[in-house]
Amino acid sequence: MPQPVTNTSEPHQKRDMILDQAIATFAEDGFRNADVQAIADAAQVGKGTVYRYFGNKESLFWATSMAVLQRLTSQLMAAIEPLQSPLEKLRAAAAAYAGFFQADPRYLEVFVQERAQFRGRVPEDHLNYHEELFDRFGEILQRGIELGEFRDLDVRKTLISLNGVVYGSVVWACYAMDDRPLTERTLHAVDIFFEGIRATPHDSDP
Amino acid sequence: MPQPVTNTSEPHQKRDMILDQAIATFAEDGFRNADVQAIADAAQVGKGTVYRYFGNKESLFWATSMAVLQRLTSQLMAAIEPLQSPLEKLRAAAAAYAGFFQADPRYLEVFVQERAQFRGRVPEDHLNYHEELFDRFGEILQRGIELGEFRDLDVRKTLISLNGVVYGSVVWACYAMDDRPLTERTLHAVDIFFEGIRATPHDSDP
Amino acid sequence: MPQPVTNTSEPHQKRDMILDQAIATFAEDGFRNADVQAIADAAQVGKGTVYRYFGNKESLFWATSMAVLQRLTSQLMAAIEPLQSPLEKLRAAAAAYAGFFQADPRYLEVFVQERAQFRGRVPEDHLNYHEELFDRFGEILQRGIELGEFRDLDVRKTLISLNGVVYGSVVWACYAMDDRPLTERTLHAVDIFFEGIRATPHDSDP
Amino acid sequence: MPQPVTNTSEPHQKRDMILDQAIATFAEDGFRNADVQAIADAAQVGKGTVYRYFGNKESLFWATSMAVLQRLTSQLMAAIEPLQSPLEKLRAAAAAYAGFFQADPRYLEVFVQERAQFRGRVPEDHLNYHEELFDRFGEILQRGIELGEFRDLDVRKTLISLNGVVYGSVVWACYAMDDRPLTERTLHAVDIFFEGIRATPHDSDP
DNA sequence: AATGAATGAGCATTCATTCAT
DNA sequence: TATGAATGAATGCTCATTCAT
Repeated sequence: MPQPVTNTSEPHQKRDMILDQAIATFAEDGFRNADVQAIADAAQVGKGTVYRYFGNKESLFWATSMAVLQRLTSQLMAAIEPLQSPLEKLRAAAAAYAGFFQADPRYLEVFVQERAQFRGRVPEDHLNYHEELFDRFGEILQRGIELGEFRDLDVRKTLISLNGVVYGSVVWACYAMDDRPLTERTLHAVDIFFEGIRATPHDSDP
Repeated sequence: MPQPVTNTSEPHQKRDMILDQAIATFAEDGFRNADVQAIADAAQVGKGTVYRYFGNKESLFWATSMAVLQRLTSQLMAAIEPLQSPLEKLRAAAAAYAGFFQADPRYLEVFVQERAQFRGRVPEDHLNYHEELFDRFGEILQRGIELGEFRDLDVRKTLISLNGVVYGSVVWACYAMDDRPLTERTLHAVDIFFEGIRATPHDSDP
Repeated sequence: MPQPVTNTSEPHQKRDMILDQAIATFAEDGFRNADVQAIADAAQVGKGTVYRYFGNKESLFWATSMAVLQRLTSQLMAAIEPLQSPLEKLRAAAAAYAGFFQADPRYLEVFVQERAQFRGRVPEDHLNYHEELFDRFGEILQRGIELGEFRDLDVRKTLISLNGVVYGSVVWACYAMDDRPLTERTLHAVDIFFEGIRATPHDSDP
Repeated sequence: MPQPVTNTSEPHQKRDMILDQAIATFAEDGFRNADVQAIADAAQVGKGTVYRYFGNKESLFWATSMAVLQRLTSQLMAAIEPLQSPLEKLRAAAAAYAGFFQADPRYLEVFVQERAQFRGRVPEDHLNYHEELFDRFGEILQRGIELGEFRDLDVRKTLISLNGVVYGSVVWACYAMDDRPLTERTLHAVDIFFEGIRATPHDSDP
């Protein structure tokens, strides 16, 4: 299920093996409980190799987190690319976001671990990556406003709220006493949210 | 039902001291990093006493988590009690939820730790407590529908979505590159959500 | 052979056990090679107990070193106490010094390890202890001068030199291609040194 | 016999680079703490090259130790060569010995490490080298006796004692609470020692 | 009941050595 | 010949839990 991030050929073979197993292990056991030896074993390399590549456990975790973020991003981009309507794009992104974590819940746990262990203390490059992603969706939302799909609202604030909806839906899912698939549940929330920011009321009957 | 943890009667004096310090320590260090000795020291009791009261670290954590949940609940109830309108009640609850964590972010970290360490594997009584709380708000939402404040929607699904909005807003706050207070940020999201489920469009001008 | 430092009764039972074994282990393997687990095993306590008593490996070493220093000091004091002549006292001290390390060469290795691992970076209390000891012998030497046993020389400089003679003789002994016992070898050097500082030439024949 | 290590011919270029850096690293960190990788890096060669040249860490250390010994020897020889009087030669040797270590204390640390790590277990060739050196000074001392500069004493025993004086003075220097330069301190001790073995009392006034 | 000393399994990290290229 | 990637044994230190007092 997990696919190597970017390696097209050999050079990153080992690094990616380790990263894949790190995702699995961190997700399964949590950052603090995860045993680097277990990751090394699963990746079929020596423990020293893990340290050679990543320096220490925390750096390994951040690399893991970034790998997940990149995989997520590429799914999101693939999902929105073919669509025209900003609203459709955002909705598809939300679905892809949920679908990504539904397909491999291990990814979600990595995100949760990041939040739990490091709160907001994220490395510089992660912050930049997030910001960039945010901007990308900000432009889409902006275009949606210009096209009259959305009301004239504060883009950044709205995006933050939207992000909260999706994030909350996905992260909280483990508690949900509800048997709908994650994607469906997330879309339910997102659709209501979109209804709240549409320019024209959804069902205006004569 | 939700009873304040910090009661004044003697019998639970020590238990409460421990719980208070456990909240602080678990919040500060995370479940796994937290040292039971540190909790005992902070609570000014012997380590053995902590074990006598709570059995083991995990049980202590669940007791901690429940204490937070109870405090949160009592705040929520106090916030909605004086209001009449179901919509106002729900909105006030959201504000109280955010306000609770804004006032003491340590509480939030306990929730985050619970999610991170135990995923959905929550003890029976916690589940019941959640479910009960959920029902309570379900009734409010139901009444809102009956009173015509909300469209005729699926109560449970909507509540799950609403919960996601609030939870996501609060948990994700540590990343938010945004200087609004948590309460404001949360209300922004919640208001949009409510807009999406209102019976009458908010500002329908002729 | 190694005798507990000062414990007259029970209270320091474990601490002394650990210290005794630490001497043996540090002497045998060197500071860096010594395994704290091995010390714990030899002392028949858990590894955690070693850390409980001494905090970390380096502190354990300094405690070990101090224990040796104290045992040495008590031997020296016992050796000089009954004598009157300052020269005799100093000579007896040198003999006791050599005898101490000859009787248990493990003590010597602890000293050597201290020198090798930490060069001059000795904890405050060790320095004070050394200084105090130095002063004590300084007084003896001073008295020897006053009594006319020694020439009128610089006490501190002479003491430093004498110390070098004894220290060098003992530490270097492991290389000595010579089968005399350490005490004899040391006294040989010391006697020449004393000859060099005597007020009256040793064998003045008519 | 003592050949300078740092020769200019190419063939041993790398070997010498490694040796130079090994001295620095072993002196700085001690044998056990020294990282072969660090030596390789400092010498600008691959780690494998260090092993190719020296086999293992211990052998590298012995080569290092021998290099220091050779440098020391050549300094000693240069110092005594121009002098005639055996006493002067021995005194000059002591001064050169101290001067050697004063000029580069790293050399001293290598000696100390050797003593600490390996006690007397020195490789055959080192022993021979020492013995040879010892014999050389033994001849000088013998000549001194014949020339009437020294009393008629046991050459070997005296040399062992003298060696102890110099060694002790130099090795113990790091503790000396005394601001004299090492050379001066050493000569102070040595002069007293010589006074103790002179044939004629130093200052016999009429 | 309350305590805290004792324990040892657990784990991050280092580094000497090997060996394929 | 030179290299440095890979390895895994070794080891300092932590901390949940127990239990004698």
